[in-house]
Amino acid sequence: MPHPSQPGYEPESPCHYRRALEVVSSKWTVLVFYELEEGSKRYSELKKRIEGVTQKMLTQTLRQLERDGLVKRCVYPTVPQTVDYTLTTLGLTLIEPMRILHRWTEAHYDSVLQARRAYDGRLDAADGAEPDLADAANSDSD
Amino acid sequence: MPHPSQPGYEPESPCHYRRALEVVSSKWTVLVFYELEEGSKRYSELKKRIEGVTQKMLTQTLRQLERDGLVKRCVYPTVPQTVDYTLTTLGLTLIEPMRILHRWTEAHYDSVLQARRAYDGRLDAADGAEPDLADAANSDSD
DNA sequence: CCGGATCCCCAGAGATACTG
DNA sequence: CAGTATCTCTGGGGATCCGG
Repeated sequence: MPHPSQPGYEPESPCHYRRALEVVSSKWTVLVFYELEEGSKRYSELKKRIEGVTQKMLTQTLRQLERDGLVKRCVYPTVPQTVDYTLTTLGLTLIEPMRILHRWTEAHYDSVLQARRAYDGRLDAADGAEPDLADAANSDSD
Repeated sequence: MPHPSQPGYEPESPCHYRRALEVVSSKWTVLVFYELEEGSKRYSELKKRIEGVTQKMLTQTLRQLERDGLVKRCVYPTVPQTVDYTLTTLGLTLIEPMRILHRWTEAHYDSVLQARRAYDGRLDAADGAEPDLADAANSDSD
């Protein structure tokens, strides 16, 4: 539990939860998880498969996951050094929650995009000209 | 890549999922959700209950949630303006996934903290045990 | 009461070069 | 191969003032 000595801390406050969200919410963490879900991967393999990640970010992400006990790092003293990464048992427990969030995405992300278009459209309309009443059939499902 | 309009993002890549994560992962979004889960709240009420949030951040967060169709904003033309916010039906569908992540937190966050201490401890030990290098023991903890 | 507009600052992400 | 080190620079977030 978070320290009650913290100022502004409320027992009900989800700041604890928010910090946990940071574990999964960072940009590359999710992508790394997706790769490691399939099994151990080497650093170069991850680098190759995760489009657009820099060494710095990949290393940083992996270090954080290692520190959090979600990923295990193994170094093999081969001639050109070899390192591979694996999800720990703790890391595996996060897969299901992530899947659920993923499923939410697939089920509702279209609605989010649609809501955005509607919202932006409303803004544009209001911006361009301000009629007393919008005559457009507003498909506001809520 | 974070931005939708940015070139070089693939529709099939989990970046789609990542973008969806952004919907919930931002610092204040979760806290707003926690408040609205209990029912409609007014702006000032949210501001008062969410410790440490600035007007800018609160407004920004609410705007984004509104744009994403997760929150409904209602303005009442009372003498001092009154505005309140409510979760939409779409917003309500997100509660369950968030709860599951929350539950993961409660079940495993101790393990994460423990892993961190172990990791940091190992680093300190490795630092101290290396006499050839700097023996200045800088005990910097989390 | 609600929130837009503005200035400022610094953590963090990218790029590049170097090392064990 | 698998990182570390350093530099730069952007933009997210805080603070403050102002407007509806």
